[in-house]
Amino acid sequence: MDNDSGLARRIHGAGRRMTEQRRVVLEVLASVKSHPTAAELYDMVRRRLPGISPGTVYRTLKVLKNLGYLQELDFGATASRFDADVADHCHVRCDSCDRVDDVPLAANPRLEEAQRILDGWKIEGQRVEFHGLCPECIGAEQQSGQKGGDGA
Amino acid sequence: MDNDSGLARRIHGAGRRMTEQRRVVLEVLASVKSHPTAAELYDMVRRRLPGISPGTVYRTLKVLKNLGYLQELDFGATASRFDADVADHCHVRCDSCDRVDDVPLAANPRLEEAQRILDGWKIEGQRVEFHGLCPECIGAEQQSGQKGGDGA
DNA sequence: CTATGTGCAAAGATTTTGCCCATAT
DNA sequence: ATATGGGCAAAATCTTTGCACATAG
Repeated sequence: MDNDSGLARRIHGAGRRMTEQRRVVLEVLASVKSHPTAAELYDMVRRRLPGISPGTVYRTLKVLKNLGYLQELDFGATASRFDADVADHCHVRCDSCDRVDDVPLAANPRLEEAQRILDGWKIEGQRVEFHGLCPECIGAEQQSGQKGGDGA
Repeated sequence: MDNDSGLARRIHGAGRRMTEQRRVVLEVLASVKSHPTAAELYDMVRRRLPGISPGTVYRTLKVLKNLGYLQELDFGATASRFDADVADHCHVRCDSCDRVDDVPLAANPRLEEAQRILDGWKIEGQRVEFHGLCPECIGAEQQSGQKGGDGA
């Protein structure tokens, strides 16, 4: 295809190799409108690359995500977090240390707007999560001169 | 212990028992401003109830969440999902079948607003996720007469 | 040629579940 | 008394990692 010309260039530019596995993973992900999990993606990719391993898919997804070629929903969440405050508010997650804080800002329900678009759905709520670097991690980064490449 | 009067009543009203484990889990969660994972919560709760088991904490969290006493961040995410579309858009997740669709609606960056509030943080982005019931699950629910109690 | 990536398999981490006993109601 | 919940431990998932070999550049 031709939509990987830029991809190959940028992967190379980032000091990474453009392998068939990576190209196919991205092609397959881009070809579906569902939002597959890594396991689902592994099954899909395996049809084209029977020998690929799950570990490669996970590693590839991480690489492509860091390069900005895809986004991970539920970003950074290896485990669910809980909040006894059920009032309408947002959260911030630190990309580096994974800490989660409250944001005293209503989710500003655009529920009606979404409901109008999502014909046939019954929308019950929404969640808004910001992400970035927390004060502590900003300090730590500046002191140790890290550039924030791969996150935590 | 009088701050659980309403809790006990409502848990009872939902046909559920008010046990010490459940009360302590909620009290501990409500007493911290962090947003602990189930494992972290288990450690905290264990200081007060040395005999509690992880399974109980997980089950309790699910019950309390269904009763609306707490919210789960990264809700319903047992596995990460990926999206090759990195443009600014939102997602909807079905509470019942876990399917995730795109919502052609910009996240409407209130990033500046959040950045103003979150002094010291460096906000990089945000994520907006709606949730509810998808058309298929609404149909299935009506046909089988389910009341949507515990979700899928 | 050499740094990087892959396959494989084992290890980690998180969450769920079955079974039997305990207990709230 | 009895339905519901808890403890325990095994299992099911999901994800990461070390190592030896393969390969893109």
